Amino acid sequence: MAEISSDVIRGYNDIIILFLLLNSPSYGYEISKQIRTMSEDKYIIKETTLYSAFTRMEKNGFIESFVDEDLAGGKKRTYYRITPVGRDYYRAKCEEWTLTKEVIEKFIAG
Amino acid sequence: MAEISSDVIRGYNDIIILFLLLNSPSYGYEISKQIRTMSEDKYIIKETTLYSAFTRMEKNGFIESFVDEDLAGGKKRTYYRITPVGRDYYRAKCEEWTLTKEVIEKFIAG
DNA sequence: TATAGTTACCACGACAGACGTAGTACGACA
DNA sequence: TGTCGTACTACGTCTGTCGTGGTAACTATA
Repeated sequence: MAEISSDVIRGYNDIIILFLLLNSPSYGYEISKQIRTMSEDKYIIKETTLYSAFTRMEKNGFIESFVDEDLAGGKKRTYYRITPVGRDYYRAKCEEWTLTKEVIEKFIAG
Repeated sequence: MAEISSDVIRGYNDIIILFLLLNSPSYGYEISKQIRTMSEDKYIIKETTLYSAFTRMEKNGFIESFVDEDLAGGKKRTYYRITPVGRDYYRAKCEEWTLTKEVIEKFIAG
């Protein structure tokens, strides 16, 4: 079976992550599992890709982080929440996707 | 209007170019114009992107070049021809596109 | 008791495709 | 004379992805 290459997905990791934050905050490990489940194991995001996307998107103001320090065993977990700016960015990217898809499909045979 | 970003198209320039070589050899300037026309001005490939794609794909064995030295005014023009390996690569990338599109659309709202 | 697996991250550096800037050179046209 | 179109090329920068490796606590299995 064909596999999804990083060059192909590049630029979409941001909107995949933002989609999963639309309804409620979440954290890295959970998002990673959701991507895997929702894509039916077709796309498994690399941990480094995911966490560097968090850092970048927080810097860009698309998401905000907060830490849950009260987990069992004294563990911490960093949650991310989408901002209004992030929602705008997500919407714009969805429109861009529609346009891009139309363009690319002109060059796809069959 | 939304514009196509480089990150989004990244990884597809190769198949866009290969598509335009499927039926006959062509050269940089012509391919650049064809992309623009076929996409109805929605995607205008950068010259540096196009010519570096030629170099890379020739190195990978997807295309072969030959020079037409008999143009008016003593000018030269470098043509590119798709190889059987390039055709296989193109086909594989089209399949990958179908899969990728399905995955991404699970994360697109509306 | 040992050890492998799951959860939940982070740091560092490398890589490759896309792009910005700039330059070459010829012909046509105003 | 100067701009536009044709047809490239060189050089360096940027950025998202990924490989490698590390930390640390709990949980199931042998």
